Amino acid sequence: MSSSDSKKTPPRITSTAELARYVGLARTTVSRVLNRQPGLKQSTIDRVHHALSETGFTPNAYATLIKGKGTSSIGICMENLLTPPILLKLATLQRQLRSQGYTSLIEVYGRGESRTILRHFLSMRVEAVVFIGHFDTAELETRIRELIGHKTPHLIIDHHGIPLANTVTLDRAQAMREMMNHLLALGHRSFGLLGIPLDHPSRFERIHGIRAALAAHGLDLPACARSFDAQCMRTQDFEFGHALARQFLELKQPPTAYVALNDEIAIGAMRALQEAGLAIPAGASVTGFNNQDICTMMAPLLTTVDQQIEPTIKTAMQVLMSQLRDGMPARPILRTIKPELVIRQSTGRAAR
Amino acid sequence: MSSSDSKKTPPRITSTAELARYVGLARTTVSRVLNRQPGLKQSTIDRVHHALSETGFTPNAYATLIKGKGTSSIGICMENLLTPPILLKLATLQRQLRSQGYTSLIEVYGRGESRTILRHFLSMRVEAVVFIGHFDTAELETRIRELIGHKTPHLIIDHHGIPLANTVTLDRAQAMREMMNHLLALGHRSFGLLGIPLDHPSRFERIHGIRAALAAHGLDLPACARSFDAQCMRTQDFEFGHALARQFLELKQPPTAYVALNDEIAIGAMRALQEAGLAIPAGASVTGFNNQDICTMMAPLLTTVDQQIEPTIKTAMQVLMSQLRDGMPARPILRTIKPELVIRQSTGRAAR
DNA sequence: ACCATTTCCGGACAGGTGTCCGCGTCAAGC
DNA sequence: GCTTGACGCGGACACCTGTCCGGAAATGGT
Repeated sequence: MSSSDSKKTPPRITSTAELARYVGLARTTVSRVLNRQPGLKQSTIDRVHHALSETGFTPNAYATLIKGKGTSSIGICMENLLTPPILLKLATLQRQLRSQGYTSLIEVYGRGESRTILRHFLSMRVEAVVFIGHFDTAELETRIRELIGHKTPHLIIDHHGIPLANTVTLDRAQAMREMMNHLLALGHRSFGLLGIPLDHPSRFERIHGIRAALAAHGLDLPACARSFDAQCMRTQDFEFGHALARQFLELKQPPTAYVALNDEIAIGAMRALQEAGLAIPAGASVTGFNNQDICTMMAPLLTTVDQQIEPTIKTAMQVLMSQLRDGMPARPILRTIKPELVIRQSTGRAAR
Repeated sequence: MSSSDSKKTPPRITSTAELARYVGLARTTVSRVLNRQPGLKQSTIDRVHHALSETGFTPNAYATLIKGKGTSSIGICMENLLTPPILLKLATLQRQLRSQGYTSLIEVYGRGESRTILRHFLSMRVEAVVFIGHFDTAELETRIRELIGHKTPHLIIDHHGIPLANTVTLDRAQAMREMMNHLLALGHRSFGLLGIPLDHPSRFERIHGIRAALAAHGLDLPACARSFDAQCMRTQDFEFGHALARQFLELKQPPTAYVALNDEIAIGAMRALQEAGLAIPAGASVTGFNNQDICTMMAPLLTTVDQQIEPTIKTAMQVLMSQLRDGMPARPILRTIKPELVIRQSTGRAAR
């Protein structure tokens, strides 16, 4: 009826050449329309756009991106997709990257798979690689070396302890120092650590902060703090915290304050204490970590540490963008984020 | 010293041609090594592999995938990355896809962005597109039509109500029926709906199940169930549930049972009720939805509905793989997953 | 030294897109 | 009818890899 000749289903177009044939133009002309080059009649432009929406054709991204330069994609390697804080980081980072015109390639780390994942990223010619979470240090360091060799920008969020890597991480030592100072000020002198082993390398920072705070009060870590965790069984944190607290309650002199690795463990412990007839915080204090939503769903509301995810991702973006703009920095960038202590109802004066 | 001439940093290799020049072989020979073709001396293979690990070169994936056939990638469009159940689905789906040799392209939906996202997927020549979550029905239906036009397989997980789309979804009506039967058997006759408006299209299924269960007992929905939600303010579900419950408590005859849209809302409501001096379940019953980990962190443990995520993703994979194998089905596939009622401690006999 | 076999070279093409450039074509103005 | 633009055509090259194939080279055996 109108300019289009028939209502038959439009043909399946798989290349600009076919599209050009379909609209009766040269392939180069179509290409010029798609790339918004000047010097084209408006009617021609409209003709191509019409055919474009009619057939739903999309230029093959692979052909464009062969050149390697300018894939505008960032590889993101995640420790897992299970805990709320790590996911919040992913979601906000992904959103901000997209607002800057970057596409995210997301891969989830499985033990020993980092090599495969990195190769995949590199074969996709990503412009930078971001690691979010905690990984095996040796393995991650190898990957970082490879990236540096490739002159591909990188960034690690959370994992700390690789000197040559660009890192944005929460100052966990500072967080524990503040938390311990808070508890010490309330009169606590004996502590139960939940999910924080005294000697595990991955918890080094936290222990360091705890030890520093105690030392400032003339106290000794092994003398007044105790940890039961032989290993980190992280399948179900809530059950884990519950079991650990019960273990502490069997002691003749249970601690008056419990410091947990994260909010779930703290909540599990809180429940175990309450089941044993202890009121919180009158009978015992409990602290969490992460400031997840559940903290405000508990009775009593949980005292915890806020990870400051917004500022974290904001500086992460800064570090990333500066690398993409100016190339790799002369020295590794290390940005530590200041945590924020959130005091609620689960901590109070030590009994007696 | 040995075969390698110096310890200088290896050059930056960006193509197989450069690599071939670097090791002193022909480009085709290198290509044959990379693709494991027969008829090559072992020493040559080793030479290439050595240079490969030395320079860290990775063949450009885009050049390989130009041909269009066999990108082995699946586009996944997520409603959001914030709620635990939806993330569990993503994580397990991604894992299973990878075990089948597929790469996932993950994009997060923002209002009105589905068109951009789909075009990106198509330009990347994905072999199928999966939507996970709840979207705008009209917008999603348009996307599905486009995909069908492209003869690209698709699958929707969760969102229900698009007849022409392949869908795997929980039978939410059945879930609500079972839940209501459970509460009715306990003697409850007046219900407060939390986050489940009576007339909102996105909650149609749930309301349908509730109405059916009531009708089977000779009861009328508007007479014995009430919902306060003018709109779904889903920024903070816990606060939302808390506020809703308080609103109900101002009634002269508050309901004896509360049915929440999800676990967070239920927990928020539970807290409001407890703060008002009501014991649960003696004073009022509360039910959640999703069976998240937090359900077992509460006192009392929350009665809820399990989404059966494992079976959901399993059938999703079946539907996906059958499409990838045999092409698009003649008629749209609809698979409903049977929910599982999880009765815990937050529901009990109606007072009086 | 000769021959057969293994192994490698290098030219060629395909795949889809972006871009450059010379050359037609067509319409408008003089 | 001429010139002058404006606009579209289509050939050419580039990007990188996979693959085929004829021929050259090296290897091994006699």
